[in-house]
Amino acid sequence: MSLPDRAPRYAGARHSRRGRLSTRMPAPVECRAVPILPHPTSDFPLRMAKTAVSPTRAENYPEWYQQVVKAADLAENSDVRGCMVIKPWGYAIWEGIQRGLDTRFKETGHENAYFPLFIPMSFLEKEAEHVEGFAKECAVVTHHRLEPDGKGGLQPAPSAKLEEPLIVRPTSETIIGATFARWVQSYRDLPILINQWANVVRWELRTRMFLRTTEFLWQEGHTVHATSDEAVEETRKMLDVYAEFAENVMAMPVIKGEKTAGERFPGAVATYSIEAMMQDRKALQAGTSHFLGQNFAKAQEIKFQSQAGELEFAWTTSWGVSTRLVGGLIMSHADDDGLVCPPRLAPAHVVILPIYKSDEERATVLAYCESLKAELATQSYEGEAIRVKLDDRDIRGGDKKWQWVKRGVPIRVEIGPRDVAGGGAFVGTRIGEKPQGMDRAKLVAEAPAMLAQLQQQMFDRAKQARDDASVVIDSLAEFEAFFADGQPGGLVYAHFTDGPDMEAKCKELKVTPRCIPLEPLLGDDGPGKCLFTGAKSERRAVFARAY
RNA sequence: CGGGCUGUAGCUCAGCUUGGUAGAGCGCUGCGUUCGGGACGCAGAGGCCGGAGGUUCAAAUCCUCUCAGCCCGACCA
Repeated sequence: MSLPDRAPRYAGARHSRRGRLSTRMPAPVECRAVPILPHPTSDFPLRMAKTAVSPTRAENYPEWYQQVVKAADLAENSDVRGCMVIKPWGYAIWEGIQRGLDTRFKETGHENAYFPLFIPMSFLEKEAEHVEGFAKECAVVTHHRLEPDGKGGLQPAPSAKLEEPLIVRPTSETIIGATFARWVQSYRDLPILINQWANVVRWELRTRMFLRTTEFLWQEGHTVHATSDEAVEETRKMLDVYAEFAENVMAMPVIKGEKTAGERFPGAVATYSIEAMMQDRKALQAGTSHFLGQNFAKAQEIKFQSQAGELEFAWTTSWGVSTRLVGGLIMSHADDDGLVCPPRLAPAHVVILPIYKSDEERATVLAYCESLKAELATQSYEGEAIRVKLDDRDIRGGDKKWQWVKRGVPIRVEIGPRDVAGGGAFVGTRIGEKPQGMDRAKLVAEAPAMLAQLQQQMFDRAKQARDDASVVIDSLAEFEAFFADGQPGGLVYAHFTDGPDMEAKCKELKVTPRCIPLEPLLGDDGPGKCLFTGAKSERRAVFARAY
């Protein structure tokens, strides 16, 4: 209708950032220096700049993480215990991850399919280790109908009890394996290269947004091969796909490696993972790829007749990444002002924020913004049109700007009457230098390069932080000192023997062997002596506290 | 499942020890002043104080039971 409602409106002050936080924040003395990535945009140490997220990383890292999830509008807790609602901005990031990976899966010959959410309980029982690993955390469906309980509520109808309970998939090896058993008869049917995008449920006791929730979204690849070599190759190939994606798209440096026996997927012969280091120097397993050998094939009778006419068990693999990657993204890049999106994954590359006072100004500024938006969208970045968002919502300018900072949009462009008059734009990047005025044509021309530079900066920054926190250690005393309470921690490369001695010591120090790197990363990769037993050791493993 | 703790307005909480039918800040709505900015003033909407029972003339406040959630541990993408 009339325009008044388009004019900026104003609400009360917003000083209070207290609340429960304040009581949970550690007292100053306890604020031992948690080493955090340098934050190029902060004015520290001249004055304590006001941060958009509180507490800061240094003050209380776990709480900071939660606040970033909230501030960036990524997700919120739901009415269901342990389950989260992924909000549009968070889901858009997940969609970006899906898109990037899905393309790569297709390029490596995989096809998507979909398997049931429910798995007959008996299926899980077939592979002994698998049962062991998952039985404790399964949601079980026992009835198929509700009825009034006579007290105004509902109850599962006793008459509708299932003969065999169904479990909600914690992972789908069993049901997919059973299906594959039907699909595979001849060596000519192989390989089978399938992926599914799905939700899974693991009834974890403690949950954290994105990092560990009861229900989560993921992708699980399942393949069947005629030979062990081929299956191993597939396992490693998909690990490479994950690593390439993590580093190039998410700007998250990762270490590719094999898991020790204790960390292996239940039922796998070998598990490989990509491990990333978060800003609090804890490791995050960001993706896994399993060589399942013939374990599942035998349990589920995935057999084929070979070229020679012999009946053989097939070799299978499985591999997956989950919405946990979003958590990794946050903890790799976010700062005390909220999320920082790597451009290749950012739901919006550029956000345009119009600034005006009167309706008259609004008209001219908006027209200018619209044309700038269109012009920017003609530019391409990474083979696609630059994603531009024009935020014309009727809320306070400062508020609006900070919302986008907190959401981590790589480039912000503020357009006011002065810019319109001078053919310019006021441009700020999420990390890097202070915002500055810029010629409009220059902005359009340089936008792709700016995005590319931000992407690179983010990777370099994360890698630098990881490398700075990585050490080679050759004595148990040093190892213990490194992980002693109050120490900052990090990634330790050390010789080891997989076994009870190592596991006991790690447990004591709350450390885990993250993986045995496939490639020497700190140069020193020769044989040595196990820290825990003194035995001869061929390889080093990476040890760290982990999520 | 052990050990701590919390349930009061949309959010974060105060009030409870010393019972007398409900408060703050933010958010929200309206008007105004501001504004290249996370501003301010005024006015307003919004709660049967987790649930059930008990004590009492009177319960958010005391007692009992119950439900739910959080944190710390053991387990995990």
